[in-house]
Amino acid sequence: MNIHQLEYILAVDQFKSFSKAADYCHVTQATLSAMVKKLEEQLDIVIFDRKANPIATTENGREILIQAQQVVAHANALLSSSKAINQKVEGRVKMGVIPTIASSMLPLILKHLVEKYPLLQLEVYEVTTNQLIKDLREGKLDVGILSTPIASTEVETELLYVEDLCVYGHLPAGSRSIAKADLAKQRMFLLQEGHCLRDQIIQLCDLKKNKSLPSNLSVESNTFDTLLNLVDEFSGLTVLPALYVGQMSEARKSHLIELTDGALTREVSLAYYRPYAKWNILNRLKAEITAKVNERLHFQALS
Amino acid sequence: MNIHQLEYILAVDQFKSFSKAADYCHVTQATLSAMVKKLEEQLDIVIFDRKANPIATTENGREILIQAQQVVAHANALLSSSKAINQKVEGRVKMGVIPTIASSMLPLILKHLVEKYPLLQLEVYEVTTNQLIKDLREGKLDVGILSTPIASTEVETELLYVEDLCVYGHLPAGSRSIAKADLAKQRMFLLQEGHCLRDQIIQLCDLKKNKSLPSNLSVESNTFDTLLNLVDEFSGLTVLPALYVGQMSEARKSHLIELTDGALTREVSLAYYRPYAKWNILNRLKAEITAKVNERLHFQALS
DNA sequence: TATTTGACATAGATAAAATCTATAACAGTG
DNA sequence: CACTGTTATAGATTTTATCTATGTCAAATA
Repeated sequence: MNIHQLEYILAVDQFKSFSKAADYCHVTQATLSAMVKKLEEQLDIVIFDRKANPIATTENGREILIQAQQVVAHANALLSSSKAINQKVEGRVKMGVIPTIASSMLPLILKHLVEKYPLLQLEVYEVTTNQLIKDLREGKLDVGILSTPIASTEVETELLYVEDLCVYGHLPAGSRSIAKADLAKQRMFLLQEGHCLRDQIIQLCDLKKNKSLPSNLSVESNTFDTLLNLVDEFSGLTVLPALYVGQMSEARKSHLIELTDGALTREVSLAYYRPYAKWNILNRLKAEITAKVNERLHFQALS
Repeated sequence: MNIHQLEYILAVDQFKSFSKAADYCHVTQATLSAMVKKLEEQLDIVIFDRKANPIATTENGREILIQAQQVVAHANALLSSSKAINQKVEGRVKMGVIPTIASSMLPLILKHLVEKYPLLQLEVYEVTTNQLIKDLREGKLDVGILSTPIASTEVETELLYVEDLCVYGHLPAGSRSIAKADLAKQRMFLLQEGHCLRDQIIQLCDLKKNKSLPSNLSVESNTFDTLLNLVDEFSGLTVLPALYVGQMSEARKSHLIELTDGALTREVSLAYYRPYAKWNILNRLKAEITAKVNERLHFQALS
């Protein structure tokens, strides 16, 4: 017994004709005939009196048809549900974002998201990359936004966008541009240990250790704001993600330094450990984020 | 989507394990795994979080499972119904019986049937063969009991039993036996036109026309009782079915005449035009009738 | 009463699917 | 780091559904 067979007998009962029922079900009359026969054999119940004109449903057949109605109705309900589920974006989603992305990216998307999906209960946590991966694995977070590549192979990632990294600060003799290779020679200020952007910049610029500072002063910061103040104060350099640069004051933007040989970039990606649990919602989020961010980055590139 | 797939996800949800669910469903783990995956793809909904330990049902999955429960429950209900239907013998059955069978066979079975199947509403009509076939075709009767073979090919028949035909009456010189070929030479009394037994005897005994009787007297009868009185009165012969003979008085039995060369027989069969509409009931009837009649015929043969 | 027609059944071929065995991949555990 | 238990995957096989073509049968028609 299968659902198709039940649909077939419902159609025969409705049209009082095998051939019309076959048309209705988009199969040949031969197929429908064989399937009805098979069902009758399996149930050991003759459902239709083929000699009656028009075809009649037997008494036993009627009882079977009532039940078949139920089965088919519920099967259709299931199918409808599945479609409805795929439409809706609702329920709790716990999202972790690393700080260097959170500060600039979240303002860009959050308002839009909560307005567009009022049933979506979005909970955002700012955590470091390592913590984020741990929380994903433990199920404390549904999704993370971080910078790739990452060491962990357990967590899957999907690229959201590639973001330029901009050099900010003060060069000797008021120069406004520099080659990548020369960055390591400058006094470079970085975020504290634990921020992956720090490690990326060290690798990208091949910085072994920071340029000499007054030895009684260890200068590291947790936020770009503080970092910029330090850079201005001590006349050094730092590297900022493009989205952060986009929201700086015009005064600060004037201290941006051009790279003479290409650009520094980082990848920003969605990360999940259980990619499927809230697959449809996460897919929407992904689409919304890339749309908003690319719109912004494109706008900045023009201005 | 099919019912098996729904059963599979219900089992996984229940056992929180693909392999245990597979055992439960009597399929291999590979099959169950593939089927669950296929269903998830068709619905575009991930039902299980396989990375959770033990396996967890996703939020969307839970909604699907609730519906699946319904579908499977109703499908099982349908299957149960079909079994129940096959057990029960109830409802109206309209049965036509030709007179030469009715008189002797019905008393044998009717009491037993109505007691054994109290929900069976058996309606019995005594009609001639031709009328019976007509009524079957028109749906006025569900089943008939008659003597085969019959000319009609539209009506299907199933042999119930073969009944001996016994010669009764008075031979010259008080002889107690006769050869078949000599029957035609005797004065033979028969039932009226329309009784198929009449035609069968005419054919079996090769009677062209009846032996001379007083020309101002046409002697035919509608019942064996009358016929026997005529036979006794006019000192002729007639032919009676074994079951009728079985219920005759001992006095009458003493006038039975032995055939020296084998026996005359007729077939008694069930006939239907719509063999399937009440198939299970008719099958029961068939079994009950053959059991009772053969029991009786066997008993008579011994005595 | 022969013929045509309309409808369901059947046969054989083909396509689709479910299932199996064997094995890989992978997470958790000692 | 190997071992164990669990799910996924690949490939072969069996089963099932479906199609086309044709048969059968009864009712309508000439």
